[in-house]
Amino acid sequence: MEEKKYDLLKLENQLCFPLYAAARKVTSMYTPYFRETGITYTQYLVFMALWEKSPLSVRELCRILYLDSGTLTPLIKKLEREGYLIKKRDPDDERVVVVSLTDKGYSLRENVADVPEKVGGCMPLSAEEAKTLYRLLYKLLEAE
Amino acid sequence: MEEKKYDLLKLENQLCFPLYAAARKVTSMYTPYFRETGITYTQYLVFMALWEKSPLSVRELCRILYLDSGTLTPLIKKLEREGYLIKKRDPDDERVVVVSLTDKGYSLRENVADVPEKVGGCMPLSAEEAKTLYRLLYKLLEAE
DNA sequence: ACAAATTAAATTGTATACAATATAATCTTA
DNA sequence: TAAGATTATATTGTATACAATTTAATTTGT
Repeated sequence: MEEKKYDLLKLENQLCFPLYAAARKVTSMYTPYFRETGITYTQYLVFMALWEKSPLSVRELCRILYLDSGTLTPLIKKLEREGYLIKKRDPDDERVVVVSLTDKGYSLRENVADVPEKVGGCMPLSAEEAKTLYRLLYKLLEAE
Repeated sequence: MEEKKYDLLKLENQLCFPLYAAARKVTSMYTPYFRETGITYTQYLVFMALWEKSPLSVRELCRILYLDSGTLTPLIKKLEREGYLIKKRDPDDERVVVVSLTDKGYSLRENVADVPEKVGGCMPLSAEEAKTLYRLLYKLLEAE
């Protein structure tokens, strides 16, 4: 009986651990495909958000990617230095910084267009399982 | 037709993104409960592995937690400085470093024994859904 | 209108992650 | 058995993450 006192503290009984480990594993599956472009996974997320909706404020990027300004501010600064995007203050609200892709930023999309398919091909889940996983993750993510 | 060229590059069409974001969200749900003990989520994982199986070599810890020595070596060094564990070379193979919990390391378990239940209670998934998610994550994790 | 509250970014400090490399010990094999 | 390959950690360098705080701009309440 007393044996069960710490059962929930076993790695195998926790949901958070495979979630954390699987996320890192899948992220790392992208890395080799980014080699030639030189971008990272997090930068790739920022580009995906901007390819769809540039321009975006830093705040909107934070909300979309579930990241905070402490993470995105330096990342955006680096991408600006590298010429992928530009930052501008919103004239209507000087607190807001608006991020827009440059031509170089847009053209990067061509180089990674086939990456999702390549990585998806390595994913050891059926289409049905992937769909279920997707649904459960968003349920987790959008709660509260 | 041409519209679909970049469809897979949309955040909403990717499995990796909600995986990455949900993992960070769930991890952050633990943080408030670690406040009083001063440990972090990654340190908590190391403790969970050791509470179950101390002593463990660094290599075994890396394998169990899916982390590399670049992450664990400094983390273990810090926990040793703080008195939670000790490191010793294996006399039979001087390459191997064996990590053992101290009394202080073991006693920490009492302080966090109720954390999994508390966090689990905030999880917006049914028992059935959690089970499905768990299974799919391990399928991802253990592939190859 | 104007002080207080709120908001958007940026900054600071700490803690991961991991690729790549280095180092030392052990194993392999010709 | 001795050189070469392999293995276990450690180190270096770069890039996140995020809590907490700061700064500047805007909004709110009276």
